Amino acid sequence: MANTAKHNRDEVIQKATLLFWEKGFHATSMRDLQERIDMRPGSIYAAFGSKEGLFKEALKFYVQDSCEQLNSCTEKFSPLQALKQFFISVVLCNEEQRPTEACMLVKTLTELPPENADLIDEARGYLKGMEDLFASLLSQAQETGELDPSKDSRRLARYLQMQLMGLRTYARTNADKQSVKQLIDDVFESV
Amino acid sequence: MANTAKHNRDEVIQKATLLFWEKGFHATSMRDLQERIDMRPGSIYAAFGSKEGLFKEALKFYVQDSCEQLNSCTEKFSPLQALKQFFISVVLCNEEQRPTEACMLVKTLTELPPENADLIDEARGYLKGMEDLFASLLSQAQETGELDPSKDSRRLARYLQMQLMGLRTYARTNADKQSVKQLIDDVFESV
DNA sequence: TTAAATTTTGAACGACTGTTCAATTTCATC
DNA sequence: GATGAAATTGAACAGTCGTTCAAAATTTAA
Repeated sequence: MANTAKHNRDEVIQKATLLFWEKGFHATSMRDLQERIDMRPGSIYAAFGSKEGLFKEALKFYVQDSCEQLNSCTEKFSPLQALKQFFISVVLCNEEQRPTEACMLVKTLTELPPENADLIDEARGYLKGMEDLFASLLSQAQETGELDPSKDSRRLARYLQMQLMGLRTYARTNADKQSVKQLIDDVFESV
Repeated sequence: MANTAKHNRDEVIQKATLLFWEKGFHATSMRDLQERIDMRPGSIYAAFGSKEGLFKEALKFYVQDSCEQLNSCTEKFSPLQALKQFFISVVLCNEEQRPTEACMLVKTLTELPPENADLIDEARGYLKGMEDLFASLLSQAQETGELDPSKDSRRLARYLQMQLMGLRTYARTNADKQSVKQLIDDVFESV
C-alpha cells in the first residue's frame, strides 16, 4: 500500500524538546533541528507542518514529562513532601537529563514576542495546569492533616508556582548549590 | 574643526533599552533599532561598535534606572518598606513606562545561548549587584530594629532576589493584579 | 514483478540577518 | 567663504533564516 515512516515520532519529539529547551525557540534554527533529529526539511514539514508545529509538540512533551516527574514524587512521599521533592529534583537533580535549570514554559513565555501569541497562550495554559496540580496536592495535604486546613490552597499554589519560577531562574544565576538548597528550605519553611 | 554628533547618546540608549527590553536581544533586529532610534547603520556602528555593544549599553542603562528607582523608594520609606514598595512599583506600577513586567536582566539570562557568554556574565554581575543592594538595605533594617537582627541578611537578600524573579515572571502569566498584590504580601509576610 | 502510495531527499527560494564602506553632508575653525 | 575633520548616509555584502517542491527512494499490496 505505502511506505511507512522511518523515524520514530516520539523519539524525534523528545530530541527536539531537549534542543528547544536548551536554546529556546528563536535561537534554535531548522538546521540545528535537522542535525539533532536526523531528518531532512521535507520530512520535518510533512510530519509537523512548521517549526512552530514541532515546537508545540515539544511543549506538550515537556509538560507530560514534568507531570510524570511530579507523580513519581507523590508515589514516594506525602503530598507536601512530594512537592518539596519535586522542587529539589527539578532545580538540583537530574543534571544529566536536563539541558538547563530554567523551566521551558517560562523560557517560552519570556523570550517570545507578541507575534507568537499562540505559543505564548499554549505555555500560559500549561503553567495554569501545573498550578492546578499543585493546588490539588495542597488540598490533599489539608485532608491528611499535613497542612493547616484554614489556608487557601489556591492562593498557596499560586505562591509555590511563583517561587518555583524564581528558584529555577535564580539557579541559573548562581551555581552555588548550597545556597539554592537553602532557598528551597526557606520556601517550604514559610508554607 | 569637525562635525559634532547630531544624536543625543543617552536618549538613543534609552530608546534602544526599551526596545531590547521588550523584544529581547535576538528578536530585536538592527532594522528595528534603526527605526526606533532614528539612526542609520553606519552611525550606529560608529557609536557603539556592534549590536552587542549597544546591548551592553542598554543593560547598563537599565540597571542604573533600576537603582535610581530603588533609591527613590528608600528616600520615602523605611528600609524594609522601601523594598516592598520597590517590588510593588516594579511589578504592578509604571505600566506606561515599562514594556513588560519581566526583568531585562532575567530575560537576557534566560534567552541567550552560551555563544553570548560575555553578555550573560554581564547580566549575572548586575543581578549580583542588585542582590548586594538588597542585603545592605536589610542590614539597615536590622540596625533600626525594623528586622530581627538574628537573621542572616545575605541569605534573606538571596531569598528576596529569588522571589522578585518569580514575581515578575508570574506577573506575565497572570494579568490578575489582585493575585499578584496578594503574592507580594505573602512574600513580605514571610520576611 | 508490477503498481500504487507514501516518505525522504536536498537543492533552491525569497526574505531577512548583522555588518561594511565609499560617498556625501555637516559644521567648527581659520 | 574656504578648509578639513568628524558624522551621516544607504546601497550592498555574505551569510543565515524558515520553507517549498519536484525528483528519488522505499515499502506494501496485488
